[in-house]
Amino acid sequence: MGKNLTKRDEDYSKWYNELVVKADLAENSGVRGCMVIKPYGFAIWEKMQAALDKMFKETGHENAYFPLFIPKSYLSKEASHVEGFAKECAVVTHYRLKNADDGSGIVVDPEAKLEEELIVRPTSETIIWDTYRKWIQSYRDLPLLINQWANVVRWEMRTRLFLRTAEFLWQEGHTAHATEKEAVEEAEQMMHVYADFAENHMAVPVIKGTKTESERFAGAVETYCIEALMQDGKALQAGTSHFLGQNFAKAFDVKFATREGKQEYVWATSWGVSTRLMGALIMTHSDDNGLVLPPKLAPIQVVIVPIYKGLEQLDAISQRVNPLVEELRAKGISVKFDKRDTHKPGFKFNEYELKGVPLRLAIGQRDLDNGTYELARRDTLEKETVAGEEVVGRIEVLLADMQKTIYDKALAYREQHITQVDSYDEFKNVLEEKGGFISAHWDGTAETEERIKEETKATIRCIPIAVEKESGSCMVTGKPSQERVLFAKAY
RNA sequence: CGGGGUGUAGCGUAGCCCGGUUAUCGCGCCUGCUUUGGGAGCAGGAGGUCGCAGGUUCGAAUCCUGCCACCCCGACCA
Repeated sequence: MGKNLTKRDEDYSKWYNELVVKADLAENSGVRGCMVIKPYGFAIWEKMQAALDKMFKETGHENAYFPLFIPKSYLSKEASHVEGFAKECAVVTHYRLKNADDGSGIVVDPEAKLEEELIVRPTSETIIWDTYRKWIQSYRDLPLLINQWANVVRWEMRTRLFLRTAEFLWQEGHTAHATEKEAVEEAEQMMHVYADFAENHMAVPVIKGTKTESERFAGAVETYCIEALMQDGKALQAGTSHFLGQNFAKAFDVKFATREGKQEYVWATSWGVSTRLMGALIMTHSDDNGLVLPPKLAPIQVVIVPIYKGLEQLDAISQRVNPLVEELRAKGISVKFDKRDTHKPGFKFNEYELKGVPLRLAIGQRDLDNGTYELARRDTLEKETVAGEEVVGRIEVLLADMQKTIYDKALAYREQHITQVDSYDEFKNVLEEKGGFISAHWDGTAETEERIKEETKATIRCIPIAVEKESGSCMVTGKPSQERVLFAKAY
């Protein structure tokens, strides 16, 4: 039957789509731009959610839930915010259906037109800040540190499984602070939390930075972001954290009484990551045999495949395997013992590779005789024979090692794909031939940024935080520049 | 919304230009036997509004008109 997946160098886009579908993560729903996340895919999302939620709580945040519908008038209160989102909103105009007079079926009842249309939230700043006005009176009410897990809708022209769907799941944090300094620190902190999650749980190396003005979130004063590099050399924005200044406080009239008794507007942040992270996870680690999952996020960490003829042999294998399953579970390792007799072992091997299960333990008559197991790791596809008494320890070692190995591999790839250039010709050449991030000088103007985007399709992914400032001259205009910025083609 | 492409069984497809038996093939599915250490073999079987609606014709998957959906490239974007 051959390979499961097309070779990525032929068409990365097709490769990605097939991988998502065949690894049983998600599929197109048939509803415009929306996707069905299947149980296996959702199990990964749940693990991501749990780890993120824990990190949010450790940094003092609480969860709450706000409405799906936002009155149209709310959205227009912050000028740049409405400008950014107006073009991609789903709008509820009616609240009732009826049978058509001519019997042709169900139609929208024109009598049931809403006085004011409701917007299906593309993000929740407006409705949340309208609520915060009622919750905040005094400096004693601050800071207000709230997160919401929700779905949002953005009517994008073109959609793609996990990377850009019309409806997507995410979390959005919305905080209010008494001082500018505290709000900036919050926004920066959340960027670090996201980077920590990406690198230590997803094993996806990211670059922390700030966005240029034109790439900034609609309504933000500063946007912090984490940028990841995919295997085809394109960048993916994996998470953003915004310092919103007093823009929303002013738009929604959220003031508080200071210690001194003065009325002041509060300072705000918002930050979010979405199911797009699943896309980052898939495109960072996967190979042509399928998904490769970091052990920390794998719904199944170890799969045990028995190789047997007849029920008698299966019983003998089960007797050996059952205590092992218990022992591994007691250590918090998720194990699946796949006893199905409807599929052959070879089929199962391929199936679990496609699904990215980190470790596979095979046991047959040979192992029963020798007291061994065959242990195979997904990232390198290496197999080894392990003695029964050593297998638990070996599994623990390999799980930890795989988490590190796939991170190191992704990091090495990224480091090889950050190219420093000093001329525009070189820039275009590297972009075409090699891809990846390009570190270059830029004069700081939106005009030059726009020109580069039009001519090359590359955008400034971020102004990185962790690098030394270095003065130079813009590769396009030759004007002075204080620091290098990172360009790339992006998803 | 512009440019291009595709809609035939759960999935992938042949047939369409040049209308004519019962719509092709593979995967998958069901039954039986044999198999089981890397996607099993053989035999038999089930499964179809040919995207939708009109039109032309003795006759339409095939020709014409309209519509819809999806994919790719732009514009837009987490």
